[in-house]
Amino acid sequence: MDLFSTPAAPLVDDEQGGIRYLRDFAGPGQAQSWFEALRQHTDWSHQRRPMYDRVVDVPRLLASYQIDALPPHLPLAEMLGHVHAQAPAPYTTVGLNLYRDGSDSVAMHNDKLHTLVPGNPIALVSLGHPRRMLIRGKSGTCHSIAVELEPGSLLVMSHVSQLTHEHGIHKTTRPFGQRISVVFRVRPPDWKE
DNA sequence: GAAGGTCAAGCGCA
DNA sequence: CTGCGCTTGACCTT
Repeated sequence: MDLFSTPAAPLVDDEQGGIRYLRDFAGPGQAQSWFEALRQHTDWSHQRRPMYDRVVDVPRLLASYQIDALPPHLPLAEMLGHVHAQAPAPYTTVGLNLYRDGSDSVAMHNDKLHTLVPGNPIALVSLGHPRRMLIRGKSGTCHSIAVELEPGSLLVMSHVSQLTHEHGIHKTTRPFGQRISVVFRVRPPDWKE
């Protein structure tokens, strides 16, 4: 897969817009200032999971907010405005992930459909150090698509693409700086975080 | 309520 | 050196 293909061409196509990568969603200065603000002022939380006979840290830091209760000291409302211009939807929550270095990751997965309102996209803004995301179809030929998620880029994934494809960010032993992803979603009315 | 999927780290092997 | 596939278990979804 060509990593530098035209941003306008969907990586995956379907009747809801597929998966689109917009590299120049925000300028470098904008992306840098968002990154700094979020990294320093977000109330990051740490989760732990059982693994064999011990409990291990989930390999990334997490935070989430309701759109109607965004902390004023974070640039999330401004970011939401930009997202609305590119991928309009009645977003209700924003989730943040901080990948501290190359050993932070997410396993291949798809977003849980029952936590999303059908027909609405998921909008993922990347900040900080670029990381490579792998996208893989769940049926038939399992060829993977690699996307370099650059700072200031926006990845828009349709609702149905969560049915047909899974995505993840692999660990690497090579040195990597910090990356933050900011994910806007449309949750059902009764959604509890 | 039972069954099946998720998702984490480390090891062995190619 | 690098990347993969396999493993267990608590919790979640079907």
